[in-house]
Amino acid sequence: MTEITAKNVDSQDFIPLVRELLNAYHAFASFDANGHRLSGSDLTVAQANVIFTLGNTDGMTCKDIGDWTHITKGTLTGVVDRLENKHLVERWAVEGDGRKTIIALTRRGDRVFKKEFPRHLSYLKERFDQLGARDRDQAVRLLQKIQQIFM
Amino acid sequence: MTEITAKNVDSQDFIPLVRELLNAYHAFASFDANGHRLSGSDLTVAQANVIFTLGNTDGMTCKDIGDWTHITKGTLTGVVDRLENKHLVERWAVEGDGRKTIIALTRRGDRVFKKEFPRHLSYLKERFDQLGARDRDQAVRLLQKIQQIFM
DNA sequence: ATAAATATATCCTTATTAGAACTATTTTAC
DNA sequence: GTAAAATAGTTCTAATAAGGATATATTTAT
Repeated sequence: MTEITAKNVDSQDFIPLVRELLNAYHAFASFDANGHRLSGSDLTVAQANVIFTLGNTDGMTCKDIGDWTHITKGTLTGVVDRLENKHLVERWAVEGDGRKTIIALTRRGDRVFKKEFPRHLSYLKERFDQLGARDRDQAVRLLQKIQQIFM
Repeated sequence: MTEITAKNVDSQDFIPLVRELLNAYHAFASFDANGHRLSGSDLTVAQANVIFTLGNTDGMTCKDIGDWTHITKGTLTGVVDRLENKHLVERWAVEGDGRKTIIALTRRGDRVFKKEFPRHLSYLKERFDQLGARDRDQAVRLLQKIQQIFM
């Protein structure tokens, strides 16, 4: 069954897009992780992302951190645990809603943020500078479209 | 130091691109994983990717599987171990190069491939059909460019 | 007002995930 | 021709990662 016809071949034309999405993501993720690993910050990618997310805020709930960073709830508890052990974040109860917990940077966490965030940005910038503004904007638009089809 | 100037703000214009790349990837990855989870195939994403990679081949080395799937060697050993325990793949020595191992589908693995691969493709196709051919081709081109800047 | 449905976060289990050290083998340099 | 460098795969450790079950708290429906 399932004859190989021109129509069938055509119908699988999305496979190259899947491949390139995975290739681009992994290329970035690997470069991103290297930046953290070689920085001496002693932060994992997940930990750095949480620190960077909390920077310049008064704290966020686990839910909101998870939505922003794409870290699922089960994973986030552990990441926050380890950041708490390093005294980089604190947990606060939310008055008015006993279900929520606010995670916020400690003074020490803020110092790490203020040091690592600019450093990492300039580390990334060096590469993204190779991409023209037109391509960058087009890519943003298309990636948004791709995201949309899965919602 | 590091005054906030128009130039500085401009210099961080790649941040939206990073966000959309991560958003699009995670949207796809989550949808992809759901497809495997709900299929009853009892395959994890990593396991399915290895099965799909080995399908219609005479086997591949761990190195080549890893390069294609972006699974690092340390991880791949475990994934192949579990697929071997399920009798879906076999390990073969390579004559002529004692460093290499060939991983190949068993007959049972091939049956799983022939069932799950088309099913999963049509599962994905339903969503990718929402994307026009022009956008799809543009996205492929731009994602390739993004990959390039990290090489 | 109260039962049912939602929402939030932790805990648990299994499976990646990456990197580093290690072993074995092959290739390269000289 | 052999020492050094490179390659391939396994093992080890620590940290994600996702989903499901659980506990608590809040909101919704009636």
